[in-house]
This record gives sequence, C-alpha cells and structure tokens, in this order.
Amino acid sequence: MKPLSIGQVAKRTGIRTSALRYYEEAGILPAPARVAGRRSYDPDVIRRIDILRFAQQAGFTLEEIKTLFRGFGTDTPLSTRWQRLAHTKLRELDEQAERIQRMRSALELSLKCGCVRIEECSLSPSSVSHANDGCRGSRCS
Amino acid sequence: MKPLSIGQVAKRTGIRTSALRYYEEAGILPAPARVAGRRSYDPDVIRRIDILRFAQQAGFTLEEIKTLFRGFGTDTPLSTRWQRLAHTKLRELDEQAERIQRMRSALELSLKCGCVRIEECSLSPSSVSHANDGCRGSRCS
DNA sequence: CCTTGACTTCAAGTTGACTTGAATATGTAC
DNA sequence: GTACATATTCAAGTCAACTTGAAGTCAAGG
Repeated sequence: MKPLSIGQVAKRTGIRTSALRYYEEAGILPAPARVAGRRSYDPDVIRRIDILRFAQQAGFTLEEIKTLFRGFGTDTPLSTRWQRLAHTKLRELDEQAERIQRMRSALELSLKCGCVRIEECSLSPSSVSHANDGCRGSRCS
Repeated sequence: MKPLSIGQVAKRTGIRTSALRYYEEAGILPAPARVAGRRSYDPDVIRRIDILRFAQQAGFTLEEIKTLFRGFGTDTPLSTRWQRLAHTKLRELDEQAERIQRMRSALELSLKCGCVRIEECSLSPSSVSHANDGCRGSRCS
C-alpha cells in the first residue's frame, strides 16, 4: 500500500501529530523514511499504534510498551524480559481490577444509601471488605 | 482521643507529611487546629485519609475526591452532583475493568504463544475481540 | 545553654506524557 | 506565482500530584 503522511496517520489513529513525533523521539515508534524531509509512513504503523493505544489504556507506561515492542526475537534466551514484564503486569492488572470492583461496590452502596457525608458510608477499605453493612450514616436504608 | 501531630498521622497512614500539607493546601483535607503554629489533628482524619487513598487507588483524581468529600449534605437538591460523579465513575470503572480483562487475555495468550514480535500476536483491539485465534505469528501453538 | 529533631512556610523542582509556539520549508490549488 | 495547508525542528510550557530545599521556630534532653 501507499505510504502515509503524518497527518494521515494522525487522522486514522486519532493520535495527534505532536504525539506521533514524540513517540518517535522516545523510541516507541520507529523513525519512518523521510521524503523531502517529511515523514513517510508504512501503513503497518497503524497496527502498531493501535497496539500502543490499547496497551496504554490497559495501564502500561510508554517505557513498558517500548519493552513490549522490542519483543524478544533478538536476544536469547527467549523472551525472559518480556515474559517477566507480562507476568508482573498481569499481577498488577488483577490488583487494579480488584480495587475497581471494590470501589464499584462501595459506590453503588453509597448511591442506594442516604448518607449525608461519604465518611458515614461505605467508602473505606475496612468497610468495603464486608460491604453489606457498610453504611453507618443517619439515614441508611 | 488525643490529637495527633502531622508526623504521627504520616506514620499511621503511610502518607508523607509533604503530601498531607499538600492535601490541606489543595482543600482535600480540612486544615487542622494549630497549637503553637503546629498542626494538631483530630484522629478522625485517619479514616478520611484511608478513604482518600482507597478512592485514589480506584482511579479517582484529587479533584473528584474533593467533590466526593464535599458530599451533598449542604446543598439541596440532595446529592445531585455527587450522584452524577458516582454514576460517571461507575461507568468509567466498568470500561477500565473491561480493558484490563482484554489486556489480560491478550497477555496470557501471547505468553503461551511463541511469537517473535508482539505485533504478530494477539495484542490488538481487533484481534482481542475474537481472541482464540489472535496469534498470527510464525510459531504459534 | 546548646543541640537535636520535629515542625513551619514558601518557592522551585520532578515525572510522564504530551502540547504549544516560533521560525522555516515544502506541496497543492488556482 | 502566490496563497494556503501541511510539514519540519527545537525549546519551552502544561498538568497532576507530589517532593525537595532553604531558612526559620519551638520544646525537650543532656
């Protein structure tokens, strides 16, 4: 397929040109060929950028994503760094998911409940863990 | 109970004194009484700080937490702002949980798979949605 | 009395992930 | 050939959420 200008890449991915240049500078995206000084992107970059965004939304930092991209093809032994990162991140994702679930319960409870101040209600680490009787306010249902 | 110094509060909550001063400055924690110019905290503040940390870990910004704390006791009609925030945040939490789940699947899949480069594997929004055949690399199991 | 340690305020620095602005160059349309 | 959009680089600015440093205050122990 035809090469893309930075503006076209920006349009297709929803990422601003300034961010694309920044990613390149930071070594996260490869520097594309230049035609008369301008970036000329292989359309493959779109897929890579999609992955980048996806990983970012899942909570990876740009540094981590760089490692992810660097992959493990080049350096034997196979993939140890990448696997470590993946394992670590899996654990982090689980923890984050659990925190989110607890916050969810707490929020839902406090919406049903008529507490005047949030402190009276369920939003604390201790009370959320046994979340049925989290509410201690004056007008709890 | 007895009032606490800023150092004692820091020790009990695991939050640095600089952060406590910052929260006060930012209006997230109430300014405690001063005794000879020094902060003298009501032990209640511990609970509030616990909630603060919990909410923060669940992805709330300090601004949002401020709103959370401001609560809805004072201004009729009851709770509209706080409820809106809670609902919005619930939706956000759900989205984030889903992203995390998808990233989890993708990571697990790519650990099992022998792809040389991550692009070949499952880590993209499109392939993750039908994640059983996400791997397109050369040595996929 | 003097030192030590915990505190005070205020200003400035830090990190990650960008964005914005200035000055300049190139490509496309009329 | 002259606008105008789009591109370039580089430096500096932004934002949240703090941290660090400087300079000073205060109570208690030796």
